[in-house]
Amino acid sequence: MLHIQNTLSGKKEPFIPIHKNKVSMYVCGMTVYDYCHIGHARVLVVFDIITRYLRKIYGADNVTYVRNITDIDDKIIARAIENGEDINSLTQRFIDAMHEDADALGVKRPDIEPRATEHMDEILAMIQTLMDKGMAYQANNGDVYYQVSQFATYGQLAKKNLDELQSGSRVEVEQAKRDPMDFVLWKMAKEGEPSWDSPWGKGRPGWHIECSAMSTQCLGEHFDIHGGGLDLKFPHHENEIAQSEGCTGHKFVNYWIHNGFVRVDDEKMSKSLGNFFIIREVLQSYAPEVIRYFILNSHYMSPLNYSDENLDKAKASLTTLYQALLNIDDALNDSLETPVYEDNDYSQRFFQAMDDDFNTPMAISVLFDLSHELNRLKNTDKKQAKIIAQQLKALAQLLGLLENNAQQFLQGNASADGLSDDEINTLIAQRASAKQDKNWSECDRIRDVLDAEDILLEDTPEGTRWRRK
RNA sequence: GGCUGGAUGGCAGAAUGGCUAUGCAGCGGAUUGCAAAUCCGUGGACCUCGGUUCGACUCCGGGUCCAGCCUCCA
Repeated sequence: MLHIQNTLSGKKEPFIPIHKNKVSMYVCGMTVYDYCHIGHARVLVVFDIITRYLRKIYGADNVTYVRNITDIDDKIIARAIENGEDINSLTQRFIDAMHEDADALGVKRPDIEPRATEHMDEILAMIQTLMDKGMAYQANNGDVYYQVSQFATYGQLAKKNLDELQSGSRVEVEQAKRDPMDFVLWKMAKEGEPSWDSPWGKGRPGWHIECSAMSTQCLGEHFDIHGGGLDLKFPHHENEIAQSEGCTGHKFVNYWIHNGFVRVDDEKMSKSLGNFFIIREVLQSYAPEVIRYFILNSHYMSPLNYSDENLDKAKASLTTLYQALLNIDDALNDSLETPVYEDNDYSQRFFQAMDDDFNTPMAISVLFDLSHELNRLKNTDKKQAKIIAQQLKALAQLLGLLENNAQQFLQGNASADGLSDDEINTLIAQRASAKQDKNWSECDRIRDVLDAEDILLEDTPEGTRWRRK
């Protein structure tokens, strides 16, 4: 049975959906004013495999995955002004870029991808409800604030109480607020800013309310899982709870899942620190699957240290797995439409690992065990080897790994200044004839030439094969 | 200051009250013209101090150090 570490309770709990065999999950997505970095890649990949696994358990059609897009906020406005660019063209540009990055990483699209600007009605209705209930007020600067003191359990997610928060607060307090912790629901538009009509004047939504409104709109007032990066736990998710439960008077979300940070030199990768690596830049040097493996080789809650060294290791590990699938996986691709997992020790251990709060490092270790088994069988029992290869691919597929053709992954793509596949094959052919003549020095010379181009040769009984380092 | 979480072998990274994680790198052997790949084998760890226990890396308590949150951030 699947267990999930629930941020709300701080405990690992058995996962029981609200509606039998139906799962609803909302994940906070991107604010689209810049390219996605590796931290974003982690959220994308982590919740991708969570969704894949939930679909495996509950059936593909019984999981609804919603990931929103924040397409209106202060930073977007600031960036648009900076670029001298229309807001809509800016956000659309980065939405497209995000989709490209996610697709490259093998992240499947969510079922619903709501945008804040397309849900103004729901946002306004929610603020109105909070006003009617006396949980929100319009301050004399025109902004509408949520009155945190009206929500008794505020701080339940972040495990904080109001006194601690106030005493430690370093933020400059907006004078108009009744209480420093109150947060904005509706922000008055300044001259020239994009705005929407509201009962309180022209303005735009605060950051937190959009997620309450969109999740409720897409999944209802009470749903199963809400996820996002750890940095959203407070205040964003805390505020979502306050807004949603303040409105409905009942439970909002049962399970909160937060993935850990990506670090650089033991420091959190973040936009404000400027120490972030853009996905598309990393993709210049590493195959997307290498990034995916790198992310999944740690538990989603652990800190993940970004470095070339660690990406190189991820690549080496992945190479080992693909090496096992060489010359065997071509015949398998058709059958992956309806994966067969085989009921044996391997799949049991794999599923046990995944059931234990999505323990992907342990699940991956099973893939290596399978690859060793496969290598042994390849020479002794071709039929059984095929079954194991099939299983390896089927299980890996749940992690979005080993979905490429082995030879294609290992040979990679020719770099602009590197040798083409044809040139490589020509040299290998020359070497083959030298080999027939037992001209070993010529053989070694050609191999060295290729090695200098980062092409690695492997002589096998079936002939010479090659891969790019 | 308050609150979270963490400290595992050369590196990355899991589990577990007594039994091999796994990967990368290393070493020995098989294989190979030599390599590579693969297979077989192998060395190497549990921050510190106490406590509980027949037995603790694993549970409890103190300490040290690290990261994060309390402010926009996935």
